[in-house]
Amino acid sequence: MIASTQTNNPLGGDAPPAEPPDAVAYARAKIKQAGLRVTQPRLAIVATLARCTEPVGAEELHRRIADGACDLVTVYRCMGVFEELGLVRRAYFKDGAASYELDLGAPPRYHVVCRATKRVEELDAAAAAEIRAVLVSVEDKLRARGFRDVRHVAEFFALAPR
Amino acid sequence: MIASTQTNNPLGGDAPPAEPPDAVAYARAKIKQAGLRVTQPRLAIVATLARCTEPVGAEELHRRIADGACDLVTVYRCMGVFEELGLVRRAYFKDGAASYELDLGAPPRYHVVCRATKRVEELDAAAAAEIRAVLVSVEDKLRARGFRDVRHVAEFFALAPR
DNA sequence: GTGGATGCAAAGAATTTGCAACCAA
DNA sequence: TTGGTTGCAAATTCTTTGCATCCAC
Repeated sequence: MIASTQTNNPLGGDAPPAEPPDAVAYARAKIKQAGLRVTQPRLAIVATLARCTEPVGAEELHRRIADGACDLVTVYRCMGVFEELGLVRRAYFKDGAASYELDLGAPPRYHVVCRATKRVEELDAAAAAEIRAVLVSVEDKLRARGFRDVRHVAEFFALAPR
Repeated sequence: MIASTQTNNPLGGDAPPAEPPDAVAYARAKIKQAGLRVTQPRLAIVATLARCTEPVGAEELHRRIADGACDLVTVYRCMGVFEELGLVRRAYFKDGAASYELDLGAPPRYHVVCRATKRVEELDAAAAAEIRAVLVSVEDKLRARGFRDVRHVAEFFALAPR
């Protein structure tokens, strides 16, 4: 499902290259299926989000969207809608500001956030797998107790080397 | 200092009455040891925090402190100082607002937050131990890579039963 | 006595809400 | 056509900052 043809790794500036059409198609389906409308701003947001390699804040996401294709308020509103659709995940590391990332069905990822530089680094697959295994088992226990729609977040904070 | 002979259970359903004098003593030591001043507001804040069974937001913490013993701004400032001292931990579940809890050296706890009611429930010891084991091992790997002062957070979100 | 700490007011940042115009179905 | 969406402005909420006063050491 997730882009499998990406070869670049921009970050920092937005040096954006090819754009995974899969994400947009997936989103379009989810939105329609929910009886909501597929609009230009929504597509632009999803496409932009699909090009981000790490969670981004509303403000930054808005900045990255091609020339004012939509208002910041719309970004906030869409994030709310998309989150309910299970199309994006919201996290709260980096100060108290929310960060969003597309949820294309793949298992959640985990990150280390540098408290000094605010830089975010994704954990390697091995560590992620270990973490996921345990957290998912706990989620299952909660579901067994009647909790529904269970999700989790796990993040690490530290002072990065150098 | 603050009442030490409590027997009632005011406030939104917290069970515990008596107040652990240890927390205040521990805090007093940490503050002094850092060359900072042990003030009345700081003691009141720590004592209040010690009576909370779950993380509380700044606003609520302020509300719980015995009759305006200190200003809300002071609560914020103290949380900042205490966090640096490693005396409190800050978390960001419940919307984007920060929640704080005392850090008396005991291992961190984990919670399930109901997205509907915002109610927070602590996970049982067994689950917590499992989670802790894995996350600590990942922390160790990060330390081995040069990361310093590594910490983690892990929380679950769901719709509580009933 | 003196510098760190506090209170009060005001500033800031992040996110939400009101409402008329707009466009996807 | 028509109700979901959007934009712009204004309002909220949470948190931080400025500054004169105050108190812990």
